[in-house]
Amino acid sequence: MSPTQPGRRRVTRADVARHAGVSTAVVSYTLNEGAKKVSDATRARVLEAVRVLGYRPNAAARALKIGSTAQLGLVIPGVLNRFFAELADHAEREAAAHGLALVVTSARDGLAAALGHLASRQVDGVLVVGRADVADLGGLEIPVALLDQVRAVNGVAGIGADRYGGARHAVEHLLGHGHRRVGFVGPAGGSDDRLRGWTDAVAAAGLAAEPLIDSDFTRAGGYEAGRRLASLPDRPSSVFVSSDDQSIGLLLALHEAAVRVPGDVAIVSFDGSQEAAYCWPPLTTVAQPLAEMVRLAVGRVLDPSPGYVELPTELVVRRSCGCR
Amino acid sequence: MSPTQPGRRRVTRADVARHAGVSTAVVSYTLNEGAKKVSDATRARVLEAVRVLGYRPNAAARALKIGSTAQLGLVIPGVLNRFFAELADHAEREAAAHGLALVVTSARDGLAAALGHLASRQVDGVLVVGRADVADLGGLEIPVALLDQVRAVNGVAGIGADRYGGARHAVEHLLGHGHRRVGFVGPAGGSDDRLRGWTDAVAAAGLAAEPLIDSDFTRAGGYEAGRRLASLPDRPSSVFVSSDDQSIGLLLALHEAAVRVPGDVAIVSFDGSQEAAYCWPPLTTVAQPLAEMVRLAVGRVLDPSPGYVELPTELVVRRSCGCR
DNA sequence: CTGAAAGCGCTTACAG
DNA sequence: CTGAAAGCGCTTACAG
Repeated sequence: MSPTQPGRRRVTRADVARHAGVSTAVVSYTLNEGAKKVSDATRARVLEAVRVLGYRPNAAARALKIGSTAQLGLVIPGVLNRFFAELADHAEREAAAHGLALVVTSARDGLAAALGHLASRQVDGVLVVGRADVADLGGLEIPVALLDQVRAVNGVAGIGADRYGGARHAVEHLLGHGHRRVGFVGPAGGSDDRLRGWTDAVAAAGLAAEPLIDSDFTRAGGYEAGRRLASLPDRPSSVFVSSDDQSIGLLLALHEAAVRVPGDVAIVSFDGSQEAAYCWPPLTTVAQPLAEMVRLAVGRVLDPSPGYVELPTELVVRRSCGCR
Repeated sequence: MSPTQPGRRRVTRADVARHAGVSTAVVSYTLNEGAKKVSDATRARVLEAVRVLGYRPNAAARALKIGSTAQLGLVIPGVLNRFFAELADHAEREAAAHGLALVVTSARDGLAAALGHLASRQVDGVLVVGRADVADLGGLEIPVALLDQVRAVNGVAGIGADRYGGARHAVEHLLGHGHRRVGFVGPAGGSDDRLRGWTDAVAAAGLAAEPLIDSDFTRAGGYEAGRRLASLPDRPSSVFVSSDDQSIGLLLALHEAAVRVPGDVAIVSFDGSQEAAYCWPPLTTVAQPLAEMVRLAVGRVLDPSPGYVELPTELVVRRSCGCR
């Protein structure tokens, strides 16, 4: 016995109709229940035929007819970043809860290309994670929601977390521990709200905003930043790191250099990924409300409405800041 | 200016044909280049019309006609498990390299349901990750490849890593460090090849196969196992852990209990996820050839052929075993 | 409550 | 090299 039988002719609605002795319309009516009344006896015959024949509707035909594929697109920089992986997981769950399948596309070849592919595939909407250029969003006939976005984009729905407030809170927490120097690890260029939050919080305490250790959002970037931090002649007693992935790299470098956390350097991170709980020491981190963000974004896409929504973050206290 | 314009009528092939002053067939011919000759002048007119109109082919219509969606399905227990996330990432890349989109489905509601959905959606094939019941594979008309599978399944393509050999190698490495007691952390029930590899390797050295610390494949499971390990009155000097996620949980518990790794307990893990490199201490781990496994599986699905292929593993040496 | 028929947007023999 | 036309498998007014 061979479990799969490629090459076998697909059974169609016509086969079911023939087997049940009804018209193909009735098969549709009983399968898409609600639209039309079907007598119980007829319904039973149809369902039996479906079962016996192992009939499975052709989604492409349905999509062509009704113009909806019951698919949600997700454009993501990559699933290897812990934060994005968790986001993808939530997206898959949320999509499934709405009866939608998730088509995952990397933005490797550019956002415009990814969106073009998804639009071709008639997805009912797409969630875009990460930086998005408005230009790439033009000319699409499907609703888009920008997730993990930092601010309003004209005419497009956007959902983001309060990075500025979260960063300020993180720095203030470190300040509350008595630290008089709080460094920043993260992208130095650009206008990241976390960088701004750090700058403002430090300034409000009458302190200098330094050192600023440049790093991209990867673990490898965090590792390099950690090496630089460890070898600083006048190492700060604490740092705010702008993502958990960076923190994980940073921790490795610090361990290798025998710099103690939080003893020598206290850390507060940003993202609130599950990974943060399993580091050593476990990371105190600013948690973004991921599930809620995804829920809102899917809602915006299914029931299109533009505008930017910013959700509050929450500081999750663990060992890396020195609280325990 | 509004970047997205939902509600705008989709432009179809007919619009392009009209704009270019050709028949719809010619539009197809120039877009699906190769099938038929189209004069350069005509082609240019068509392409210009496509550009001007912003035409995007309807994938559902194409799929209905030719019976292929250029989509690959991936059934995965979840993307939160690091190993699965990396596998999904590879799958997305490999699919893209073949011009295919990846439809990700969780096996949350059962494998049969997931496969049914994917079959309905006319995916060209599906990669199934994790344990698969042959019964669930029956009656499918699309090619399936089982990834991360442990042995041949009748009539279905399967790709796996040599877990037995990898586990033996791991244990032998620990034995080579002089350990006379090598414990096992992982699922105790069932017939996991890693458990067998551990048992045989330890027996071959004339030692007792103990302790066996039961744990599921999650980080939480590893954490619990770590707590039990830490509190063992006669703690072994080393353990082989059957997955990286478990090892990460185990490390946390050991750190909390101030048990030193590798000093008090040396560890060799299994999977070779990128995460293993960023733990503290970095994990010596048996690496599965993920990229190769995915490449093979996609190949099997695109050019169906049953049979089981087992790939060799490789021991990646880092600090947790005591080598450094 | 049920059926005949049009049409969704493509591709592809077939004819010219 | 180009076009008219059938047909993929559905859904859904429309008529009965």
